[in-house]
Amino acid sequence: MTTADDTLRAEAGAALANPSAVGLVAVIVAATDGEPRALTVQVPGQATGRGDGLPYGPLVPEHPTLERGLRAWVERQTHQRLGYVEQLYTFGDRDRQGEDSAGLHSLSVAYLALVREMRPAGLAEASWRNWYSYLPWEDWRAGRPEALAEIERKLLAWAEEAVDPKLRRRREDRLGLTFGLCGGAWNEERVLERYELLFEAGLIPEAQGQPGEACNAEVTGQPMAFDHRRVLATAIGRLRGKIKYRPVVFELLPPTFTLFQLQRTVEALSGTELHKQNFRRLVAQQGLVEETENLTSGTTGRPARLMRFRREVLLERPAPGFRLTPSRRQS
Amino acid sequence: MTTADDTLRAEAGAALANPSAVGLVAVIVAATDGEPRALTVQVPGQATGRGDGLPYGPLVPEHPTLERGLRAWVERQTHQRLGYVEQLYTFGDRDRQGEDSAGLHSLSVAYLALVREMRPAGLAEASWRNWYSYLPWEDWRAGRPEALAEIERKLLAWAEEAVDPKLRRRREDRLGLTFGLCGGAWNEERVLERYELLFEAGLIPEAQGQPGEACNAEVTGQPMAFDHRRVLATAIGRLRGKIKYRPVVFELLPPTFTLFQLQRTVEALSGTELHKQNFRRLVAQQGLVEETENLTSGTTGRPARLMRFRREVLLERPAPGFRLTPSRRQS
DNA sequence: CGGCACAATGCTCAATTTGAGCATAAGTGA
DNA sequence: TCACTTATGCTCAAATTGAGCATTGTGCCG
Repeated sequence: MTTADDTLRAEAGAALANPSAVGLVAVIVAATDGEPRALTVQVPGQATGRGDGLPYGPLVPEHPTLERGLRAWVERQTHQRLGYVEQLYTFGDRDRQGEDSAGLHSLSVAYLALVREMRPAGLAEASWRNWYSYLPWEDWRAGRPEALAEIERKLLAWAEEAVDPKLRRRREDRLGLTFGLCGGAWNEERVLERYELLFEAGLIPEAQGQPGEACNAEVTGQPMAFDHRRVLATAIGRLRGKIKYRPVVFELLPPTFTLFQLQRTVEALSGTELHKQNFRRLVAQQGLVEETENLTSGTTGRPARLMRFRREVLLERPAPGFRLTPSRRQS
Repeated sequence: MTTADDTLRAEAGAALANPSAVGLVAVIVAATDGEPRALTVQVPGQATGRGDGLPYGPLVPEHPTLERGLRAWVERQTHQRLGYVEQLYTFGDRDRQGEDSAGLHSLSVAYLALVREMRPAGLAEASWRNWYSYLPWEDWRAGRPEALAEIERKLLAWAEEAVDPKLRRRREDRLGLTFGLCGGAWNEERVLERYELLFEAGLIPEAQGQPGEACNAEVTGQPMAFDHRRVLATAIGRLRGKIKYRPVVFELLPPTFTLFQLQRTVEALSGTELHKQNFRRLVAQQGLVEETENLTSGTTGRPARLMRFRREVLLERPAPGFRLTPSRRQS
């Protein structure tokens, strides 16, 4: 038997002998007019990779850090400057990575970026898209999305399909857990799990090798190049979780804003509606914002006070954020 | 100007032309006798990489997914089977990655694993270590750790050191935010931020190029090979956050356990003490556990009821976990 | 100009959820 | 039997939630 010592020595060599192709992908999010948007580019090309995609590029040795590399790529590809950036996840499944580059492993390190204003997207090939056009079942702001009716039907059929009763049981459990079927509750953070489930059930056309399965974009959403929809789903889930305990929403808002704009933005991200009065009470008592002396004007209804994010809270409070208080509309 | 189309085509080639060396690292956690432990191996060798380290190995093309690759490596290197595994973070700073492999970028994809029982660690070179021996300032279970007194002194000195008043101000803010100095509060989740701050302040010997700085292991903790202490810090921070909203602690406990064991485990991970009665009330009303018909025996004090984790809650409740209720001991 | 529709804000109230402790029960070892 | 230790039950006041009602400014429309 080899010792750990030998093993480790051998490994150091193996790392250099087995290099991988590493890509950087960005989910760049903005929220204007109360709609959540992601910056997309047009991916030219072959089978799996075509149509809408996320900005991406390879990691090259010139980049001192992954994040710097990402910023460089995005700014060059979309002419969009990035502010807040956080690492999302590293994807590396061989069978999900689109192109199979001759035995080379190819990884994608995905990042989430939040930008304040949305510029008209430098290049014609880059444009802002409402993220719910890719994942329509995630938008519960106007009540239960219609798409869910058909999705449910197909998912239940998929569960039935399993002959092994244990497998069927497991599928049903997952349906309950992720889609709130079979007595479960809808949890807005489980975006990725829902996408993966649909993928496995063959309802996502990106799942190559799957039978065509009349995939209606109205119902199962617009496809994306490569595995980018999965990356998008990861980003949304992460962001929905994060706004609850970190004041990241403000990265999406202009320097001054009304409480209602703030609420609309939170709702856009979380895909739910909130109780207005309680929302403002929460924000107020958390001391996240302070009043300016200005009011809005020219809008219908009573003018609202303009507020400003209190950057100091980043220092004061340990982990300020929002706890969401859904209104009854939920189910 | 090139079009996005051209740019993307060029990039696809660049990815293959600029491969990277990818490594997998694991933070394998267990908690026995109310102490949090990580599995470490002895790293032989040169300057930056020697001494205690985390199990690691290169990603090779045979691995179908990153996670599978990791499992394979760990089982081969430490003879420890893994249960719960989650991806932590991908590290890729060129100047922090120890060995500079001839222009190749080298990344480490880090994973967090939780294991139930701790086997005596297959190989002599692998052993379980209390994770607070590497980060002593993180253990507040017996009140404010002594090490903090000296750390504070040095950190304040470091802040003073800045000539530019703006820089000094920024450093002080960070001290408040991470270490709770200058009027801030201690947040047990900011493990990584604290480590990084110490690193920048030159109190961590792994920061090569830094002046020796009498780094007393009693105070600033035992060093690790490469950047592994940073990986460990990341893992602890993530786990401390996660136990609050997901029932992952049970991955560390035997099939049946007492409420007090459960509490001790949570305390070990979070590094704080909890209020006993309230803790049990919380656990009870969340329905996370159910009674068995057995009691403990042979221990001092009144025997406790043995409990069992209710796996069903994974399906029922949207996101069950613990909200920690610290006892007054905190400051 | 008076009335309407529509937001913004202020405030109330009951139902829960926390945070802290006191009191009792049930073993072990001397 | 006593002293000690840990497990459990229960209480109580303070703080936080969840739902709504009421009032106040504004632009718009006859």
